[in-house]
Amino acid sequence: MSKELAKTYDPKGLEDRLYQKWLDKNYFHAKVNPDKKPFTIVMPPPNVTGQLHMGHALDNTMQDILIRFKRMQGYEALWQPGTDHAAIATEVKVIEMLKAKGIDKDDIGRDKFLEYCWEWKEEYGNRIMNQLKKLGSSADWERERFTMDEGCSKAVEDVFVKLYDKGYIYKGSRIINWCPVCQTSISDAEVEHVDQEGFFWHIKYPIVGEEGRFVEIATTRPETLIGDTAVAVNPEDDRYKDLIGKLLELPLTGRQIPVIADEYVDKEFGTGCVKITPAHDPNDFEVGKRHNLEEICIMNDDATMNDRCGKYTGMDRYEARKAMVADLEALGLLVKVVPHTHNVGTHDRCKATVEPMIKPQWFVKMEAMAKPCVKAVEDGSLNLIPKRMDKTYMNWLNGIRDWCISRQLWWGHRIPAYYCEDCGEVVVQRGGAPSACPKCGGTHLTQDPDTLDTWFSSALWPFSTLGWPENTEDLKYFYPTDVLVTGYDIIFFWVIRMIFSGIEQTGELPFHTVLFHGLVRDSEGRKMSKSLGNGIDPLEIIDKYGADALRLTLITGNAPGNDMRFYWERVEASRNFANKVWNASRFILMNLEKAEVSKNMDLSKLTSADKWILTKVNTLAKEVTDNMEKFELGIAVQKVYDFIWEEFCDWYIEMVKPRLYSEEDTTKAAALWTLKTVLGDALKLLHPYMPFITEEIYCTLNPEEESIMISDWPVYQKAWNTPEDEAAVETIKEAVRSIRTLRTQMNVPPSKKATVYVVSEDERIRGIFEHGKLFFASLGGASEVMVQEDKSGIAEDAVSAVIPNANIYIPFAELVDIEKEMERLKKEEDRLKKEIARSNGMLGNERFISKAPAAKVQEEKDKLENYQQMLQQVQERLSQLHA
RNA sequence: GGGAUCUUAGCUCAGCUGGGAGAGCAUCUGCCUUACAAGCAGAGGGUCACAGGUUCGAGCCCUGUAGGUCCCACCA
Repeated sequence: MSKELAKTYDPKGLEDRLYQKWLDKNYFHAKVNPDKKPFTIVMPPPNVTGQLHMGHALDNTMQDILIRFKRMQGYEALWQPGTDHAAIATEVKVIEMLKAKGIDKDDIGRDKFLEYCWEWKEEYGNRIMNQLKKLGSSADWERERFTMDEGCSKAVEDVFVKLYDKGYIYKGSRIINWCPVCQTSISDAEVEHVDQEGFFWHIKYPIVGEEGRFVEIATTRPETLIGDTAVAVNPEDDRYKDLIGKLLELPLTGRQIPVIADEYVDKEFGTGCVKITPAHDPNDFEVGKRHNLEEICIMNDDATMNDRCGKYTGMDRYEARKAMVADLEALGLLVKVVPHTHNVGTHDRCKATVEPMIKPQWFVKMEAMAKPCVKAVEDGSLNLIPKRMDKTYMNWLNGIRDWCISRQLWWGHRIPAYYCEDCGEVVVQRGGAPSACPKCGGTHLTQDPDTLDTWFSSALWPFSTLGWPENTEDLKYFYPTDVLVTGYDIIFFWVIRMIFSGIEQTGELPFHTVLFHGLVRDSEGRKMSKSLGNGIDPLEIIDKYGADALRLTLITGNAPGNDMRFYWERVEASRNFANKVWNASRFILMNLEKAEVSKNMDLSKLTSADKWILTKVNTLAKEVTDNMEKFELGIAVQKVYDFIWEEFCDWYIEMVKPRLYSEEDTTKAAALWTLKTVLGDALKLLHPYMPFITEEIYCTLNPEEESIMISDWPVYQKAWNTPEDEAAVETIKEAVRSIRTLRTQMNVPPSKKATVYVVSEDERIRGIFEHGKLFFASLGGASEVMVQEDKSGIAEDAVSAVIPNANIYIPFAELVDIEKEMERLKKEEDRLKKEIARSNGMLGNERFISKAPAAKVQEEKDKLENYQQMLQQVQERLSQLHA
């Protein structure tokens, strides 16, 4: 800030300059320090393909707030950043990019393709990190990692081999979710179930040897008929009991399939007869296993019909459906078609309808590893915020199925399994292919072509980034980490997988708290998405309003785990607050320039108002700290906001103006000292939320200090004021409010000055009103304020105002509307009566008193007494006016 | 089908273990008062979805109803 201070706060330029300063000073870097306690957060690694969006902005703002807070509290705060290779997401992008160049993935081969991927990563991997810096993120960039860098890859291989040796990883031919567009298997978590309008086709299967008798089945997928290997009925279904064991003729194929009995069939649903296609339906697969049915795969990887489908071969699955239904109809086997809405699994990334297929894939056995995850939440060692996430978490774990981890992709960690071409032996080991087969000695070994699910490596993120599997100093010091901040939408993908991986690999929970946030939606509550074009670019907001305004907007008015809607108006409100802070500081700095503030303040010179605001900011420090420790970031900053705007600016600064403007005021130095002290503390409390503006002001306010980032977090110490000080300030506040009310009622035009007499024997009150002219001028209207020492001579031609304790008088002649005043007093009386009745009821209750803290009861009692007194006075006033 | 969650001012939402109905924006009134018009002072506006229950006292706890959102789930 220069001497000529800008009238409005302009974050442009300032933010980049300060960020560079922090980098230069190396404030973000954390290292092993035995004198300090560590506090660690690992950043959820954004995809290398990524572009900063609102979700990142929210997620990283929350983390930065916690890290800056802990750093100021004296912790060695590490925020570990990095990026994720995002297997499928990146591969799809690279394929697209190549396609635009006329290059096909399969033509160039694996190695060349991976070269392109790495190029892509080099080009775009840093983009999002640089965007995070614009937000003010104080991550330790020196430690930036990548899920496919050497160390992380080593960790992945290590975990894979360990789990394989333990029998937790196995390869098996099972039914998996196949994406025909991406041409890879996907895990259950990647399948999104979507309601789709479809039909129920009722089809007749002739019974062998019983001319004219049929079994009627109902299916939503007639094209899978060719893969049918049975028809199932419920064993208790009397309608079909006689059919069990009989053979049916499978239409269009000439094959014969049996009727079997299985509990899985619901008698009430459909016709009660279910076609069983083990190769293309997960349930049917299970039924098939129970009855030893053949599994007939009828589709190619791109979901066209394969060569087992006769005339339908080569058709797309939907084309085949049409053709087969037509053929069945021609054969007279189609009974009816009923509209039916059903749930279809789609790939969450490309939205293609998933095709269940039987394929050899790698799986992680989940049952044993899920158990300690459940226990961690049950015994409280793992804390999910908000609490309701517990249920979601438990439900998933209790019904968990094995995790399909192999992907038919090239970009990712290749599975460290090697097959001997001579004897078929499988070798799983670290450090590349074995030179010879341990079983037959053959030297022709090939590596499994598949790569791992991208979440396999991110599951290790909290410890792989710290050097695991080596037992590094960093790992010993910073692990386990403290808090994980992430969106609730990846609890299954990532959070749970980190938890069981952490427990399994390191024997410890990777973090003790998970702080979930919601989605940032548009102003109509829709998800922000590229296809809708309703996304708002955080960088655009930063450019227009500053990073501080964006951060404040994202953090306020929102409870943990709840979605929020984005409104430009809210950013404006945040920007306005930044401006308010700026101007209050500008005012204080202007006054400080005129007079020197001594470091050794004579505390006896502090007035009631000074002590009052000092106590307030002190209490604020405690409240903010408490809320931040409970991760109530929004509540904490709301308190700072209210304090700065309402208490500090609207009351305290207005109150001290007369003292500052007076040349001979003996308490001027105290006022300046208090302004500086309170502003300093308030800035510190605000700093985690609004790092840039607070740094700029703080350093101007305290030129001898290097940065607010490394200043000490304010701690609650003591109350500065006495109850009398507090009472004096409250009295004045009430008195001023009364004067405002009266002025409004009197409808005094701005040009006309009203005279207000303040009569008080209380020095504290007189002190504050001494230069009351200025005081009131700033509060609207230009009132003259006279301070009198005794009330004789005033009372006769003045009317006592609403707060009798304060002895505020306004000449009777200026009270133009007595009717209005009467009405108001009556209302006031009613309110007080109600209040007293309520308080009486409450205080008369033994149970309330017995369980309530004594201080609270006393407070209520005092309040009641006060009200009763006031009521009495109001009544007196009323009778006076009547007379 | 199971579960979670929401319903509070015109709009978007806070309201932590039951004890004075709140904020921002919007609206209206009056103010360019020497930090700030991105501001100041004030005003209006709510049966806290509905119906019961527990309690001296319910936005908050319990039961039910209606509507919305989301997650999970194999109903062919």
